[in-house]
Amino acid sequence: MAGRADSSKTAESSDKVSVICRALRRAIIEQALEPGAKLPEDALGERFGVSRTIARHALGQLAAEGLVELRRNRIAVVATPSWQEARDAFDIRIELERLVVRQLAGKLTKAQIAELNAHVDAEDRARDGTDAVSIRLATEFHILLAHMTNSPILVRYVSEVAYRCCLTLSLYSRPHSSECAINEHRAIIAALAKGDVDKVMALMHSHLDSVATRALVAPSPQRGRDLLDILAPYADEATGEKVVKLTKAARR
Amino acid sequence: MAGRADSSKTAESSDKVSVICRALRRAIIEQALEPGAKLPEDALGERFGVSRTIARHALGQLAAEGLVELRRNRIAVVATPSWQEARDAFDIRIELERLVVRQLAGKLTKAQIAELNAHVDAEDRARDGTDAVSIRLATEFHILLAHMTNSPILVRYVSEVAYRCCLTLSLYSRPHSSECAINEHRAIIAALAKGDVDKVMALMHSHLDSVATRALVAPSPQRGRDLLDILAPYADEATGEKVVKLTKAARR
DNA sequence: GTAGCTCAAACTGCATGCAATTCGAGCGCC
DNA sequence: GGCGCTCGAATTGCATGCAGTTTGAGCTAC
Repeated sequence: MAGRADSSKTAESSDKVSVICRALRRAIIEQALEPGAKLPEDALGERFGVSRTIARHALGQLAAEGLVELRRNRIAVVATPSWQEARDAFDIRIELERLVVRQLAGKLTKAQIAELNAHVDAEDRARDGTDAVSIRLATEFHILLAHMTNSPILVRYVSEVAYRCCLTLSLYSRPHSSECAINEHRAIIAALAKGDVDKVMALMHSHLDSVATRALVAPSPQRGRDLLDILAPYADEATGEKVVKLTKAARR
Repeated sequence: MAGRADSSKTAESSDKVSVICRALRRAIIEQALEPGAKLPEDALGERFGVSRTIARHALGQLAAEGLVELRRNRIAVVATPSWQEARDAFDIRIELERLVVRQLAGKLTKAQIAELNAHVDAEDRARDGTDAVSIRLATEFHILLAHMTNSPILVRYVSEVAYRCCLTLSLYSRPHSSECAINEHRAIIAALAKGDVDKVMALMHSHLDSVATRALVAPSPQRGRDLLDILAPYADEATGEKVVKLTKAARR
């Protein structure tokens, strides 16, 4: 483990761009910006005190991470992953995080274990707060683990895919229940400290899998990608007043 | 498998930027641009008939993929992964590609199997050509597999990490031997067609692992990240004429 | 001949400006 | 009242320009 460089930032070019990226990333995963929210370059630039050029660059980076959708000549929007993409993201995440804990099991210092425990404590305290903050903290626990591998590539991929999953959670799982997740985090820390590779990998697997299935109970066409898809089943009953109202409300 | 969108391009915003990205990506993995090669924005812009703004944006994307290193106020250079980063990339790649074949085993259409075989045939024909082309084709085989999962996220990650590994190969393994790889590819196709999940996962694992170990035989300080490191052992013998010549030659 | 210094050229960081495209409010038609 | 159309405002795509930083070639001193 010794001898590994600590080059924390993988890309994140210049300061101004990365500041905007971080801010937007956080806003997105805390649901301050919902999926589908518009992100005009002008507005971003003005808000962060930079030119459009920089805001544009930041949007490009976030698009590369899958948090933002960029279509030519159109306003950038916060990504709205489909149900299938969400499931794929979780599948990938499971494999990546199993790799993380495999590398980490039995190799954590006491200081690192303390840091992990402190983080989970913070998660615990945040249970009273908003769901958004709980979700963010839970996600950051996983990213913290990834950091401890000292593998910049792994950190990047785990972060990215975790953020994507975060986005999904905010889309598909309305009543988020993070209580159980906290206990699962504690169990993972314990198994890591004990150095039981197989057990910690299994724990991580089931943890993530249960988060995924809690969220993605069913293909859930509600809240799906496209309004038209949502309304398709109603189309048969034609001109129902409710349907019309819905389109108007949603269009705004 | 049905019902999955075919949205091939994940980010790759506007045309001009993505054209440059693709060109550079290919140049890098074919070693036309060696690790460490300078990539000035002006020159790129001029070469591709666009402004610096666009070239810059493209470099940003490639940096996000890990193919390019971007340091503030400095000329962008083709990334030079450390040995440890290379090993990490392969570890991640193994997990991701095991996931690919797990999803694919027994689910490929005849047309897809034919496509895969055709690709391997192309690899076979390319054995006479340059190493660079062989490496590229071998890499593209894996990306082709990823595409068949119809999972854009998986495609993106596999592509990225495969390109990174390509870069590594060009750094650390001078005499590339791709002959065996071709047979391994054929074996994987066969196992996929047969639908033997466990076998194909094991095959993919050993295939990638052997590629990695063939390349990364030892931490190999030669050809490493920094000239100074390479020369350190020679420093003791002081003022040897040879050493001086080396520095001059490399500096150009 | 070597080491250190200086300064101009090269390059990046960023903002601004213009053309092309999209968006959406308002208007006429059914 | 609802639907489609049209045109101005909003927005993106991209190039260019200016300021600050790095680079390295040439010069000087030893």
